[in-house]
Amino acid sequence: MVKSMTDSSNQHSATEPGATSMRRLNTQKVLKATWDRGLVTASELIELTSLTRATVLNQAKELVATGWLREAEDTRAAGAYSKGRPALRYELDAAKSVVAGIDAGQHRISLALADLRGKEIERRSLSVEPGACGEERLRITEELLRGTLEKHGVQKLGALVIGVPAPVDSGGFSPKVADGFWAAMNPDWRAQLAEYTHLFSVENDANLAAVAELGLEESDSFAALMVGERFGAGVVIDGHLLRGTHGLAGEMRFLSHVTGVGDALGLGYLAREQARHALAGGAESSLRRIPAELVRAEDVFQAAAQQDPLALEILESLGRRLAKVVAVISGFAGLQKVILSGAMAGILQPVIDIADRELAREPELTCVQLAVSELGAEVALQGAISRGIELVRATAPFETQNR
Amino acid sequence: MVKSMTDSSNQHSATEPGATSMRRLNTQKVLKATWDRGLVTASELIELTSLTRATVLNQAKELVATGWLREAEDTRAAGAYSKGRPALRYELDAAKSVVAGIDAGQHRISLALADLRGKEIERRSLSVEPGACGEERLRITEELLRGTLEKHGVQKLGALVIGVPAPVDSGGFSPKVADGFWAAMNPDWRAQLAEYTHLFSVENDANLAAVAELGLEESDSFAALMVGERFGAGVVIDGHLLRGTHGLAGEMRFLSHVTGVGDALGLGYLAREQARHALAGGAESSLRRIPAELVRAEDVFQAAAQQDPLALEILESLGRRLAKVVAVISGFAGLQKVILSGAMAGILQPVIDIADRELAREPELTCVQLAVSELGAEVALQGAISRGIELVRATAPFETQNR
DNA sequence: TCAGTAAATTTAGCATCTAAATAAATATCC
DNA sequence: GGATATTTATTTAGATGCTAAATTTACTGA
Repeated sequence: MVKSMTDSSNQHSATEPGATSMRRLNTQKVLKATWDRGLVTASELIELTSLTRATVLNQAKELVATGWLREAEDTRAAGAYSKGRPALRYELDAAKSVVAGIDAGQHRISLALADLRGKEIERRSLSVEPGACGEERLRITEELLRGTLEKHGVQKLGALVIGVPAPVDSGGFSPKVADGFWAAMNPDWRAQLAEYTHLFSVENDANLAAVAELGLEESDSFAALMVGERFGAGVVIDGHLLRGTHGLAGEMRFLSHVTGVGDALGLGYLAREQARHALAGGAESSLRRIPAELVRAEDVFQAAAQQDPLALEILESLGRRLAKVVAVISGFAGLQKVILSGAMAGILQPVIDIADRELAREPELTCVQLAVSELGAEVALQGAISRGIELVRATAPFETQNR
Repeated sequence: MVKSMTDSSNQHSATEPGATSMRRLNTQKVLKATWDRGLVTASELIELTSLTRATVLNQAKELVATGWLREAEDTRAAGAYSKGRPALRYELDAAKSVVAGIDAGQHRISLALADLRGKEIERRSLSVEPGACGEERLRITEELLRGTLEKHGVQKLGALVIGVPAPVDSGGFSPKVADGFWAAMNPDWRAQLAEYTHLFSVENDANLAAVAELGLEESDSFAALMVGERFGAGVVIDGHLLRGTHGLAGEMRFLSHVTGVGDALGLGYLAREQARHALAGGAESSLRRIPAELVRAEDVFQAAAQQDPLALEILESLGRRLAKVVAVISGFAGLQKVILSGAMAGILQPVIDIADRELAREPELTCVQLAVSELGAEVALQGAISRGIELVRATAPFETQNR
């Protein structure tokens, strides 16, 4: 019989030896275990991954070769050792493992440096003029970043994530709108800062806050609500962070249609402005001791704590406003919880109490819980770090292929 | 040296031979290709999966053994054959491959039978008293289902999905609320119908409509808005269908807080009731020729097409209402598109035109597109079928493991 | 009946895993 | 200090499931 060479042509040669895909799975297991644990012996990896010793050591060797892991043969040095042959130990490679998060707020730009397990290395911040233009913000931010990296001898970051008070689409851009506020808050960060990092991302600050909360929350449908100068929400539903077209999910301009609300101005802004306005109008209040132009939101809350009538009245209106906002967003999105975030969160409890009272008047409509973030004023920063770690993680060998 | 039997104990015996995971991947490839294509020869599978012939035949053999595929050696019978050894052909096993979708609406209960590739086998429906209780609905539905299954000789369904006009949580339950409407719409389907199917699911009807649209839409952030008796939305953001706590995502009760709207009553309901009310109040209109209690929404739209002033006035108010609703939900969720669904969708264009005009007055607030569903009055039914297929698919060998 | 063709089947080789046996590095006890 | 126990690394054998190539089978058509 004649040799049929046609046959081989229909065997449709595949690109690679097939077994690679399993290989990837196991590489991942080992890397992930090391990531979660920090510093592990091969034996611990065997325990954690349910793989054979041979496999674990093989994968680890390869991960060391690719630069993901580092060998650290100090079994003795670390006290936790008794008898027998000293164990090999592995940890994440330090060079890959520094990420930075930046919260580029309207009044202040903050930066945090952390390792891939989320341990913070440094945090610092600078004030900005609230009206500063995009270029000015770029300049200050770069200064802040360069200084910090130099101090710690970091050549290049694993990832850099920037949070801004503007909607951001999946490409990092904000919608172009007449007033130019969003444009000033979200200038071309990439052009200025890309050289400092391997991976780069711009995100909405409320979304970053939501990411941070996601790490703590047991509920999987909630919003992180920024309530300072303007309302803004990072919305997580069924465990997914929503982005929406042009990044507009969680934008609050629709509040113009809500009865008794009318705009997206934040509780901090209103506390301050209502107080100033009332004082200018001659209202009686203990706040009079402060010059009207210098009254801050905090002062109003403090005065309310002292039973000052004007301050109490203001808080009452804020509470009603908050209740409305929460009722609408939780009603539509099916939120279990709304977490108040941002710089003011710490002092908001009195307003929450009022809002709770209001919400209780329509029990059919709302089964949502109101809470204050436990992550402090700089939630967004923490979210940025988390997101940065996530970004690095996504570049880990083959991980994306299995999503 | 002494034989160390202790060693084997630290090898932490893994459960299975490791190569299975890749096996799974390839099994999946073959199954998926067959699913998508319908009836394939091994050679086609080689082409589609980029696997070797040996592998494909092996996997196919196994899938036949597990009951997923069926061999169909009619290469000759099907005309498309020329020379050479006749090819083996495979297709999905028919026994596994019938799914049913039911749209259990307030006025009508519809049913569709389809195969796993979505090809409809039969569709039928029955009317119900709008006020019928849960038991009555169960009875009618079972009758409808049993009859259809008997006719086609189907013993047991691969999956059965029921759409109801009520929020449904991931367990299939609706929140318990005083008025009992949701309870009547979502009785204990499972107890009554589980015997007819392997997989069972209850879903909100608007969510099912959204699932159906998801198959056609190029946008990945949109809502399917039901506008008949009450508003209700199935919301897809970033390609994910939202459910929310207790299935409340897309619930419209929050409309009570929206200026100029005030409740979640649908366009169909309002067209009808406003017309009846106006006629009862003595308004002048061509609708007078119909007894007030028999005026339907359709009549109002028809009259408006004839320039009847009362009807035009009603449509104007509906258009403004729709614009409000759309502005709020798209504003908060970042929707690119809102698709009007349900029985009335076909005649709504005049209302959409008015809504578009209203939306254009605030271009900064809204960049959302309004459209009518192209899937006809029974979108939910189609969504139910899709969902059913998805459910069966999820039980396919190992597919879930790689998500 | 005998090429010709297209497909299935068999075979060899390879990669990567587990499991088991063996070797190495250290601690402890005498 | 040397034997022994202990812990770990390394090597080896066996299994699985893939690709690639060779071989066999089943049919068509002149």
